[in-house]
Amino acid sequence: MVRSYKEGVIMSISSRFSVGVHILALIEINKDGVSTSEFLAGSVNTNPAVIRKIMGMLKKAGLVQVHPGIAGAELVKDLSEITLLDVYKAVEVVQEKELFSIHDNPNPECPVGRNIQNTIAPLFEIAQTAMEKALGSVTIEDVVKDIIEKEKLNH
Amino acid sequence: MVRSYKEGVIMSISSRFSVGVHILALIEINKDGVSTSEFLAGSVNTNPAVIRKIMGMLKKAGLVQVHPGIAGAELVKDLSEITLLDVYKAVEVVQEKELFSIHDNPNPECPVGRNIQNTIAPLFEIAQTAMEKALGSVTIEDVVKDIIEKEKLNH
DNA sequence: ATTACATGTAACCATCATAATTACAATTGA
DNA sequence: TCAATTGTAATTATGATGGTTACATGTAAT
Repeated sequence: MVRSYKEGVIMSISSRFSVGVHILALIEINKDGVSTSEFLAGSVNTNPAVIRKIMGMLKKAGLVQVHPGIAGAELVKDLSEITLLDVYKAVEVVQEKELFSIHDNPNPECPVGRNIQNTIAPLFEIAQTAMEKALGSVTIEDVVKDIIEKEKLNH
Repeated sequence: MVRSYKEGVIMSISSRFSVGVHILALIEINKDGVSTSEFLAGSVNTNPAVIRKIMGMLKKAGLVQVHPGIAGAELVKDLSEITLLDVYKAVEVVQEKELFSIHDNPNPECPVGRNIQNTIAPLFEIAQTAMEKALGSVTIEDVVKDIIEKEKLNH
């Protein structure tokens, strides 16, 4: 069978991350209402089970409070104390030191083969850390404020 | 049927990148010899066709010279003028502005849903750029020197 | 206690990126 | 012409992702 799919589509970091940010921002903006998984799913446009799974990760990371049987989720920390990095770590979209994969089993008989992994790993780690540092400098408060700002602009 | 696979293994950037760096470093270190796809494959420990494919990308990016029918590859630029970022771009492991994926079709009826993409995109872009900038500050020369250094240490 | 409704979680699936592999056409030099 | 090599397409196995269904568990209200 012929499998057709878009050319040049390349792996990127799971949308679980952007959904996590969406969820937190929405819980805040809907703080006077009840943020059930169904409500959140309606905004994200996905299945409530997907939301509950991500919510479980945010809960485990201490970012939200949710209770079995009780409708709704609440933020645990202050908005200004939750960075994008916190969410990124919470939803486990990238493993520690493993944003980049390095080919395994290079030839130990070759000077390059037997050193390439140890040479490259710290360089990749520096790059990954630079990215994560950038995520650490933005808070959910920034995100919420920007959303409110954009809402105002469209009257 | 039960499918068993390792828990918690998460997508990361294709090893085409690390293989590309490996190839360039090896062409340099083997500059007095002939770097055929088979030779390179032997060091990377993969199939020559995989090497030829990556080589095609490095060639397209103007980093190496290869000719059909003629054995061997050569570097086009000076070692110190090829950065990891050049290789990363050449092998197309991440698309422009798309290191992170953002969930699509959020609900336009919701204030968060209709703004989240535009709010998040530039933040993700800043993080991606920070990572790429770090890659831009390391050259293949640095990599080769480090490999030689490591070789000396193990006398 | 029963009922209604939520959350927590497991199982399963369709989609499709990755890298390996095979095969072969095209190109070159001897 | 022949042998070797590159270029490239087709095929495959593996497994990550996100959607979906199903249901057990937990809570509150009547």
